[in-house]
Amino acid sequence: MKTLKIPEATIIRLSVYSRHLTDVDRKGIITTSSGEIADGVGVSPAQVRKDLAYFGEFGTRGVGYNVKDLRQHIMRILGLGVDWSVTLVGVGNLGLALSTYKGFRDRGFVITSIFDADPKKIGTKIENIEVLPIEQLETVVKQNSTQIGIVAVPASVAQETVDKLIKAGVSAILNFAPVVLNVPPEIELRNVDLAVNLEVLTFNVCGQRCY
Amino acid sequence: MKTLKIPEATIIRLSVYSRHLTDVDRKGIITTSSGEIADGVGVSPAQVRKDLAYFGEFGTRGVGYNVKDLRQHIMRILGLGVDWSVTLVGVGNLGLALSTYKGFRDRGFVITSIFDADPKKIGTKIENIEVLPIEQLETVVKQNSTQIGIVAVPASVAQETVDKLIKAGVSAILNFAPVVLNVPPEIELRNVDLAVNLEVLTFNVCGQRCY
DNA sequence: TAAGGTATGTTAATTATAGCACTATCCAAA
DNA sequence: TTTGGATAGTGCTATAATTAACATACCTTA
Repeated sequence: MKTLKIPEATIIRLSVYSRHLTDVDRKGIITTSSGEIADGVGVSPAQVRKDLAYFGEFGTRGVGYNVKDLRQHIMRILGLGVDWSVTLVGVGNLGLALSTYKGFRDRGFVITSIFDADPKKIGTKIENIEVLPIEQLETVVKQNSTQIGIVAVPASVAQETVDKLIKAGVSAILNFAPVVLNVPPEIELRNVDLAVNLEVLTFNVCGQRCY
Repeated sequence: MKTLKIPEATIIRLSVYSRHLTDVDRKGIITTSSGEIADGVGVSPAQVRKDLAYFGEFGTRGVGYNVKDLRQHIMRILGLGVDWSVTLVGVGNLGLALSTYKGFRDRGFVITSIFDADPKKIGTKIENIEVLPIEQLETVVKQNSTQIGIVAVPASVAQETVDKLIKAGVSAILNFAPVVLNVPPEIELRNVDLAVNLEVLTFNVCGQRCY
């Protein structure tokens, strides 16, 4: 298996497949097929097979896939074999929502530290984690060997926040601030922009007739 | 102007361009170029021009683009000329975060109603909007002619929630529940899955070497 | 008024992605 | 043991999207 380039769309779908397989597994189903997966997540069976083919052969021809096995394989592919230490910066409403979001923990993302700049928030506890002042970010993140940072601060301080995170040694950042951030190429960065999502909707609702 | 198909990636970028232009405009800058925009948002100049070319000619050759004009045009393209009425279903932590998110209001998305199933939450006020019982969703959404629904409910009730929204007449849905939803083709649906975003990060951090 | 510089709009080429059709393989039943 | 049915894996085709190159048009200045 060489490292040919994998489309990001494939990775996103793999993540959805694995979630689907978790559900299927809970129902006690042992075996499934590319067709069933496709139905379950709304893509074509060929797409499912193609996505999996990037990484190896996980099924049995004429039979299908073992649900538990395939799920396990995909989790491995996505790097979800072990827990990930995550730090959260910014405890506004969004940060609060993220800190209590169960979906992270379920998938192996463990928030190990939380930071904020507001003195009023420092010292408060969220899910048993104390909110620390931003000044301690570098030390604590280094101590924990935290690899992922979530940025939920106002846009105006987002860049300096990611700079601090990078200095502290994180290798991946999930950014919720609506700004374009500059990071060195070795840092993985993803942006979740809530307004952008709504705007794609309005464009489509207009039936592309508004302009 | 014919309706040739526009890539979704283009729409997402347009949204980012418009945000960038808003910033540039605030600085009092009158004129810009595809190169400057490209630098500002991290894409290639050719990409900027190509994206705009789908919708017409907004610049002056040899000169560039008038910042205010171009911004206005893109806003129109995205359907942001007028306010949109948005309803929010689910007032957990995430729903709360979304309801107070300033970025929506700034871009013309006005939350006009909020619903929840939990009796304890009903009657409370969020940003001057009373949380109503889910039973009133259809009536109220119809009254307001609300076109966009935001789903921030648990995954287990997400499908029935979108069914109610569609029955009430919304034409676009932004879903935060980590499930695959079934909607008729005329309904615009976008999913924001927070865990999926983290998993794309971990895959890339693993350098695609984990498997 | 003409020429040079510059940045757009557009066409062409390259690359990436998805879809399809075919082949190989396995299981079950006769 | 053989045959039929079913489904994964794969190479090819078609489509889409990005990048690059070019031609057009505009402003400025001499």
